[in-house]
Amino acid sequence: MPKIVDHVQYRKELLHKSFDLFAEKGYSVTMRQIAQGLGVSTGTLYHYFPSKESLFEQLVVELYEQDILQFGSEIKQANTLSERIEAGFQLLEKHQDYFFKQMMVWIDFSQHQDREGKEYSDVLKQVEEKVYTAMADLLGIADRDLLLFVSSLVDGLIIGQMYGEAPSIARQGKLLAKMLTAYLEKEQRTLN
Amino acid sequence: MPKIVDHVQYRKELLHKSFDLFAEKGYSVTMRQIAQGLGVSTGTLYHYFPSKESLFEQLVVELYEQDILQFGSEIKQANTLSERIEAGFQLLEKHQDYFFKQMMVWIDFSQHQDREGKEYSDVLKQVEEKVYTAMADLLGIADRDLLLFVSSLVDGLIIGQMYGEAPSIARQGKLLAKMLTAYLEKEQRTLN
Amino acid sequence: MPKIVDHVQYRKELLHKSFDLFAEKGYSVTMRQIAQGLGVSTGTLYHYFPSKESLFEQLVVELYEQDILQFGSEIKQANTLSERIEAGFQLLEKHQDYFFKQMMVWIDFSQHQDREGKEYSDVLKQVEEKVYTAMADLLGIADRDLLLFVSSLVDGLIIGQMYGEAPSIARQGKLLAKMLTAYLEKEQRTLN
Amino acid sequence: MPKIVDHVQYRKELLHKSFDLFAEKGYSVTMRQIAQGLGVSTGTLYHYFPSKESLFEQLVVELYEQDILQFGSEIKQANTLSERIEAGFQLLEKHQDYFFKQMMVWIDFSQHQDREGKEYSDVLKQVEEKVYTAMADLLGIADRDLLLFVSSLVDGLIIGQMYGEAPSIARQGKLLAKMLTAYLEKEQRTLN
DNA sequence: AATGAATGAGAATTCATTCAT
DNA sequence: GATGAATGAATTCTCATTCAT
Repeated sequence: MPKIVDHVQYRKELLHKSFDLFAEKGYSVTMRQIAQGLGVSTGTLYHYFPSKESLFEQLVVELYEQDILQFGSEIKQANTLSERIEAGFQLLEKHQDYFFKQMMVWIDFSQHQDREGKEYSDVLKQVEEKVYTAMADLLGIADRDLLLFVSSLVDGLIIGQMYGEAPSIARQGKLLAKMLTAYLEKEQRTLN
Repeated sequence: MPKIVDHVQYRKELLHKSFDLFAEKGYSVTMRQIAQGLGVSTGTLYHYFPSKESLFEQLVVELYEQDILQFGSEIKQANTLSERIEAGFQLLEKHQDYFFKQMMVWIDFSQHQDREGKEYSDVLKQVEEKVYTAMADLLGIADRDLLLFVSSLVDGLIIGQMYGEAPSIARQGKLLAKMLTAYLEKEQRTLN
Repeated sequence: MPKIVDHVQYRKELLHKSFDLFAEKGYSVTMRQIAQGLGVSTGTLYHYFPSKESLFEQLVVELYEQDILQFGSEIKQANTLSERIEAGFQLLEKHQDYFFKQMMVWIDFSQHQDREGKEYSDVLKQVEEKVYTAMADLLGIADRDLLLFVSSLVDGLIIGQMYGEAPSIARQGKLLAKMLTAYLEKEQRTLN
Repeated sequence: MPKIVDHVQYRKELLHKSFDLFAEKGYSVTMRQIAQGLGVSTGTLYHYFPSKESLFEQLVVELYEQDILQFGSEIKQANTLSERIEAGFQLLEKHQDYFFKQMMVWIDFSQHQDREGKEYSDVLKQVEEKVYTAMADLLGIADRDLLLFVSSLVDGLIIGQMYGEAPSIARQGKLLAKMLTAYLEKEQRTLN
């Protein structure tokens, strides 16, 4: 009788465990280091993932799907746009380390794909689309430009941690909320 | 007398030529590839740069110093804050490929340093400070939060190119200009 | 189950096989040459030894431990000090090539460590202490100065092979035996 | 008019200056390091010495010729064999660092030659012969074996510095003097 | 005479992947 | 299913020597 193992389940477990390793070392962690970190042999790693690339890709997908869920449950409690934005940015600040790592992993992956001459991964495109849709939905912003504005600001703030001092993300959220309010009010007046 | 070569000048030349290589392959270009790309031997490369790290660092410095000058000459012609922001974002859009590459190079370097356990490079800190000061100066924005807001948005938009479709940076500039105007007007009213 | 290999055993085997290579070329044999000489790949070599330095160090330890055993079994048969010294020097002469190589390996290693700014290796210190203790024990000499005298002479004779003509080590042993005898007799008389 | 330079003289000067560099790093100092240390260019170095090997060889010759002179002037003042030996060993101890370096340089060179498959250098043989003759002359020892005995002991004591603690060379000299005296007296008695 | 830029072969070491067990 | 030994090409960096100036 073979060991009873839920292949799919075990794969996910390995994936989650490997996040920190990738976050810490980027795409350049060696398969040996990952194997060691997971407490399995390299052989086993290759048994579950056909290649390092595949492992990395699956990891990215996992991460973002999980995030969308987290943000959803956190933001939905707020009612006005301002409140939602502030709530979102607070969450962002709370886990800024994590989001930073995650973004770096994403960038690492994109760059790596790019360098291999590979097309921008379909899998990534889907993840990205989901994130975008979720944002629109959660913040209740339909305007594409506005959405891009907010998400760019978020990306920029996350990236900002790279430069020495960590910026106050929550304060930036409040600033954004005020600006948006002022902007939308003015637009409203103009239309009338 | 030795072969006549302006060491400093030639070094800069090599630096500029190597940008595309780093942009394309990231920090993982090999010294051999760089040497080949520059049409010199690896030995020569090491004659001018003590290590790959040093070469990379010097490259980053060069790039940003050059950029600050470019932005300076472009923006100073505009008068109002709105015009300046729009001018800046137009320049950003015009060379978005270049800025994207540049940011990726910066990120690559930071991550690499980080993984080596090295402190965030002093040289980089200086460059960063210069960029920040230049921004404050050119846009005439003194408020630290507002400055961070703008620069984060810019970073986010640049990074945004990573996701498939290139966003319209210029349009985002206009949006920012409007939002800022609305925000500042409202703040003004509030104070009175 | 993995390939069945006794890691420890195989490591020792590789070690012994590599002696001639180090003896012949000194610390400057390349890892490639060693790998080739051992009939394994460089990768495998690094699988067993984390670095060239480590390989070298382990080799030195192996060598001297082996030697102490050899000398022990050879000398213990003799009874008087004179006989023991002569027996020891005969063994020395018999394998003078080997001992020369070995000393060169030791010197090479020490110098190499020194140049790297490393402390005189603890491992080496231990080996050295063992050798010294073994000598004192085998020859039955307790006086530290006398022991140093004999061991220095031995070192000098071994080194002497470097200069063209190989000296007659056995004859020097006899000379030492005579001198020691004369010296000890005289000391004895003086004390009375 | 060319610079007036005594080629031979300048060569010697360079040679002496380069000793410390070789002593510190062994044969593996790079020609660049030497050039830098001497305050000349690599080109100039090659102008005076056809190769690294030649430079090294000439250095060894210089060193030993100088030493012979030093020992000569120091020892000649003593009259009896015992006194001469003690004087010699005192000098040895006084400059033990220097003699250690010097021996290491010699060994390095010999090994290097050996590995290149080159014959034991004629130049070295001559130096060696000179040293030997000088020793015989200074100590007034004609017996070849006895001479070898003393010189081996010296070599061994010098090498001994490699092992951690520096031995008391002077004390060993006294011991040697006593042993020699006892031995020679006994021989004398035997002959009568 | 003197310079130092240029070379390129070769060094130690790493790493994704395979495969016999 | 699981293991980890084995691979070898590729990486960064070094260095004696040459040669145009």
